[in-house]
Formats: sequence, C-alpha cells, structure tokens
Amino acid sequence: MGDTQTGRPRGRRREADRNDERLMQAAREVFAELGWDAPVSEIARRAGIGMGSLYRRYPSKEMLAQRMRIVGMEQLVTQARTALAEEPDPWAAFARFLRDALSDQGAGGPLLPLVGGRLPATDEIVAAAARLRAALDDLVDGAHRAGVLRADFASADVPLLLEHLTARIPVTDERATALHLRYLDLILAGLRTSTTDGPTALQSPAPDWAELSELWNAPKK
Amino acid sequence: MGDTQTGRPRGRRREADRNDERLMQAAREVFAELGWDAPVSEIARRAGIGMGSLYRRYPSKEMLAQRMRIVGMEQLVTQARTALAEEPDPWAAFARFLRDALSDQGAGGPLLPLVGGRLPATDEIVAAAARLRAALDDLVDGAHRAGVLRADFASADVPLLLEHLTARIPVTDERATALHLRYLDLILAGLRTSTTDGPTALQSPAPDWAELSELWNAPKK
DNA sequence: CGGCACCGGAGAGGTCGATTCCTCTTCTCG
DNA sequence: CGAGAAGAGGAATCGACCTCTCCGGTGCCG
Repeated sequence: MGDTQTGRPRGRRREADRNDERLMQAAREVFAELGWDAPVSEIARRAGIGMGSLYRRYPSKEMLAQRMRIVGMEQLVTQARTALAEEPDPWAAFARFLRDALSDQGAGGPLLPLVGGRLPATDEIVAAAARLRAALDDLVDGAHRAGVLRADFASADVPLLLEHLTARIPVTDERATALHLRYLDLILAGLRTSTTDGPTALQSPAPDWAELSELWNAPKK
Repeated sequence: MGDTQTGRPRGRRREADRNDERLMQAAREVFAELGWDAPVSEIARRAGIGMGSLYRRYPSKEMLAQRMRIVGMEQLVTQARTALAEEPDPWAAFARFLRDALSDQGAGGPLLPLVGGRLPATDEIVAAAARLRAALDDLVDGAHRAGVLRADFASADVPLLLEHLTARIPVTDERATALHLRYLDLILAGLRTSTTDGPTALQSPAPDWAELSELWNAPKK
C-alpha cells in the first residue's frame, strides 16, 4: 500500500523532493558557518538550485530557517534515541550522543544549527523543542542514575554546551570539527563523576529549559 | 619633570584622552557582543562620543579594531602575569587566569575580544601575539611541570578555549558571564591531572601557535 | 507534438552601514 | 576681550549587499 497512496514520486516531482533535501542540507551548512546573516543566495548556490525554486518552496528566509531548526532538532532527537538504544552503558550513550551531534555524521554537514534564535516560536518549534528536551532528559537522567555524570549538570546544559562547542572558527570544516571534538573530550573528562575530586562543584547555577526557550524564541511578538 | 615634557593634559586635550579610553572600552563590548559586523555608530553611541571624534582618532573601523585587539591581548598578558605573580600554586594561577579572562574584571567589559580574525597582521599585532604566547607558555608550562595539568593540553589551546567559551548567547551580560564561568569550571575539571583516569586522552591533536596566527591574521595580502 | 509545471538566475527595490562634512563649542594666547 | 585653533557631534552621502520577484527556457506527460 504505502506507495500506492501518495504514489512513488517520479520525474519532475522526484527532483523537487531531492531539491528539498539538498536545501535543508545546504541551509544547515551555510547557517552554521555564516550565521543568520548568511545570504539566501549562498544557500541556493550550495544546494545547486535556483532562487526561484527555493522561494517557491519556502516563502521567506525566515520560514526556511524555521523549518531547518525543526529538522535540526529532530536530528538531535534521533541521535539521542539511537545512542540510548545502541549503547547499553549510560555514560557511553551520553558521550556518543555529544560526539555524534558535533560531528553530525548523519547529515554530512559539519556543524549543527541551533541557529539564530530570536525567531518567532512556531507551534511546531515548541513541539520539537519539547521532544528534544524529553530525549535529552532521558540521556542525562540515565547517566545520573548510573552515577557516572556529575549531579550538578542539567539536561538543559546540553544545548548550551553544543552551542559553545560549535563556535565558528575560520578553518577548514574538518579541522573545526576536530577541534570541537577535542574540547568535547575535555568537557567529558570534567563531566564524569570521579570519586577522588571533591571541591570541583560548578559555581554558576545550571540553566533550565525555561531559560532555553526564552533564549531560542523571540519575545512573543 | 615628567609632567613638564608632555604637559599634563588639560581641558580639551584631557577630554580627548578620556574619550579614547571609553572608545576602547565600548569597542571591546560591542565587538564582543555583535562581532565584527557591529556598526561603528553603536560603538560611538556606547562610548558617548560622536562619529566625528571617533573617526578623527581612528581613520577606519579596521584600524580601531586593530588597536582594540592589541589592547585586548595586552590585557590578557597582564592578567596572566598577575596570576603568575600572585598565585604561588601553578594550578591556581592557571585557573585564575582563565577565570579572570572570562569575567574580565579589569576592563569592566563583560567579554574579551579576540575578535574578528582575518584582519591584516600589523607588526604591532604580531608583537603583541608573541608576548601573549610567552605569557601563556609560562602559565601552561608551570602547570605542566607541577604535574597538575594534563600533558596533552597545549598553550595554544588557551586562546581557542577562550574563544569557544565566550560564544555569544543572547542573554544579559551578567548571565552570559555566569554561564561562561560554569562551562569553564567543567573544562577545568577535565583539565586537571587525575591519577585515576587513564583512558581519557584527547583524540584530536592540539593546535599550535602557527595555526593560531593563521587563524588570527589575514592571509598576508 | 503541445502544454504544463517547474527550473535557474538576473534585477528591482530597499536596508543599512562606513565615512565625510559642516556647524557649534571650548580653550589658548596676544 | 576677541580671533583662531582644535575638537566635538551628528546628519547626510554614497555605496554595498540582500531579499524577494519576474521571466524566458526546458523536460515530461499524454
């Protein structure tokens, strides 16, 4: 059945779908590298499609970015769930997720685009954020319960950490990713509970998800 | 004597000097928050001076930024030297320097501006970078020799770490600094040599100063 | 083979920012 | 005290650049 309902896309229609994928891909890369100010034309160029096609699919730059944010978050959710499912050890799952998120193997794009916050919050975005939160909670709670992750680390720290770790530095994508992973290793070392260290409590309070959503969404205009 | 030579600045001249300080201060803040694309007018606004005055002092935005980079680097050098002088314990000195650099107490500005690399390298910049390197080498070597800092951490990691840690997030300056310090604590925990952990070697190779200077300076045009 | 739906890309119109220019103020000095 | 220098301030200039629209060309279907 499945195929019968929508009909397997063929010809022109198939190209449109492929274009859409390339678009998301390109948008991820470009926004990650240049930030919100990246010219739309650059996205089109990298996707190998014309401006016309891009704007037919998404009515505005903002809509494009919104969609990309959702796709990005869903990708993180998938990576979190996969890590959880494939790694029996809670610490391994946690560490693997962070590494996957940074190297972003699935998408091929070198960086992940939590991107230009300060866009109006769509219902879809809110929903995606909720799913992301749930997934990260699972990951972090699991590690906490296993006693391998320092207790003063919250799940809301994860997106912020990723955002810090993906700081844009003007080197080749490959080297940038390598450096990101290097510093992730450092942070993982600091995150792991060690029975020897006592006085290493974090001094500033953890962020919570309310703070994150304020940070990600425009002040409800 | 001393005063006789230049004459203690008075009146208009004195105001000009004060303006210059405010300018550097404002530039630090604004560039730190908005990045290289920050409008010059915003810097002037925050410094409380007019565009005319700004442009009489610095012939272009680029020159202004260059000077600011030098001032920023010198400030880091001072902080490093101070930490080294005032903290007998190598680890304490190292940690204190990083904390100082992030909270930037001396300047009053909330963030430090390693800023928009990719500007042509002035001789002055090269010299300042060399002094910075020397200071950081001292700090890192001291900790290494004391055996309190993991061996695979290089002095060239310091500027990169700072750059990562100061990732711009759109919250109040105070909260941003708090979060930066939070993640610094995490990294410090990971940086400290612990005799218990073996398998935590960093996977990506350390950066070196040659890489940094490429990253900071425009490809000699 | 004709028509439709879609593609790519040049260009209109508008925003925004670096730099300049001109006016008004504050000192300095004879 | 008045003229002139040295600045201060900020509006106006001159482009650069970007988003989004419009249009001629092309491949696929019947």
